Amino acid sequence: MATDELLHRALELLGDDPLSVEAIQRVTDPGALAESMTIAEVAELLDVSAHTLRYYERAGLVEVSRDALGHRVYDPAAVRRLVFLTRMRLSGMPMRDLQHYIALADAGDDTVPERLDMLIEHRDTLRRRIRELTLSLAATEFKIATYGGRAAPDAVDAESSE
Amino acid sequence: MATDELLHRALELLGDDPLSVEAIQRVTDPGALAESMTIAEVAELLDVSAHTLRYYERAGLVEVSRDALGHRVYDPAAVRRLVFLTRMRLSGMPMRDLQHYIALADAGDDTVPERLDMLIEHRDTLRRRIRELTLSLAATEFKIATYGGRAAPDAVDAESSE
DNA sequence: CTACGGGTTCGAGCGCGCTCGAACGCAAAC
DNA sequence: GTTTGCGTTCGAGCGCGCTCGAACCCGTAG
Repeated sequence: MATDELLHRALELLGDDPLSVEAIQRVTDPGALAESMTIAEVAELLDVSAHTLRYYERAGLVEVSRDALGHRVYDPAAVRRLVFLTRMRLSGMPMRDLQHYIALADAGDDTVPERLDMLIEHRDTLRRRIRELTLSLAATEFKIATYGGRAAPDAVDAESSE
Repeated sequence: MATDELLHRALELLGDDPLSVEAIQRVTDPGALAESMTIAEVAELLDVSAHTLRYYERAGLVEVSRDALGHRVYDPAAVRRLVFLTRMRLSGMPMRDLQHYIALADAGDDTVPERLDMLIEHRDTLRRRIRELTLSLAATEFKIATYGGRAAPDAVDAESSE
């Protein structure tokens, strides 16, 4: 099916980078979550600070219950949501949009089309951004080549001599 | 030579997107700059505000001379530098680093190795970032597929039902 | 008993990169 | 001669996403 193809394509693009493999596992292996987690555990898992997790909660992005001591208890649903949220943040989706998205998600299935629209827009944003960065990468490599290789002295002026 | 290969690769990746073609031209066709430009012209060319150009000047990133009226006159060297600077900014290099880089550039050829180091580090940062975004793109496409296609209802739980 | 480690709430502060407003200058158009 | 338009300087303000400090609570180890 199409989704397998997508993941396969992603894996192709990512190669064997261990960090990426770990990250892909977070996509493909969501069942491996502990029954419940402390804030420190979640922070470690997602590579964010406990401060940030509390901030996300304050921002209304996720609800977290407390134990008898008043300490946060992250259930698997909360953790999965935070996995999603941190990925979206990492890829540049603004807090505002995430707050909107989460409000929609909490409003029920009727909002699926609008959520889909948001995801599609984000997908397009990501594609544009990747193109931009790819272009900048090419320009940077070009500059490194003219600088380091000294292979094309007549091309050095391509962007002046900074 | 190697630099041609890099640009060729970039063009392959970019396809026929008009915006990208325009951008590539900014890399490959630096000779087409007017003798001197006003702040409004440069702002338009680089798609930034005049405010931002003045800000960059204040930040020490570029020196710009004035005409008899005190208005800024951007000569080709300044424009080329700003092309470079805006591309670096667009690709996420912090102002701090650009200030350092420019200080090195202004200090003469002895600083070429350090500038090269900075470019190489930036290149690596870009590669990592592109990988991250590619991963997020795959995850987003995956989610769109499970949402929109309804093709894999048993996979919907991959990231809960946000 | 006390110290320590990890949690809590609250509000304030920060670093970044602009972005804007106020007050002004000059020149060409009406 | 005044209005319009584009420019100038200066310093303040803003939006974003955290990040931090203070004061406090609790359970366990030494």
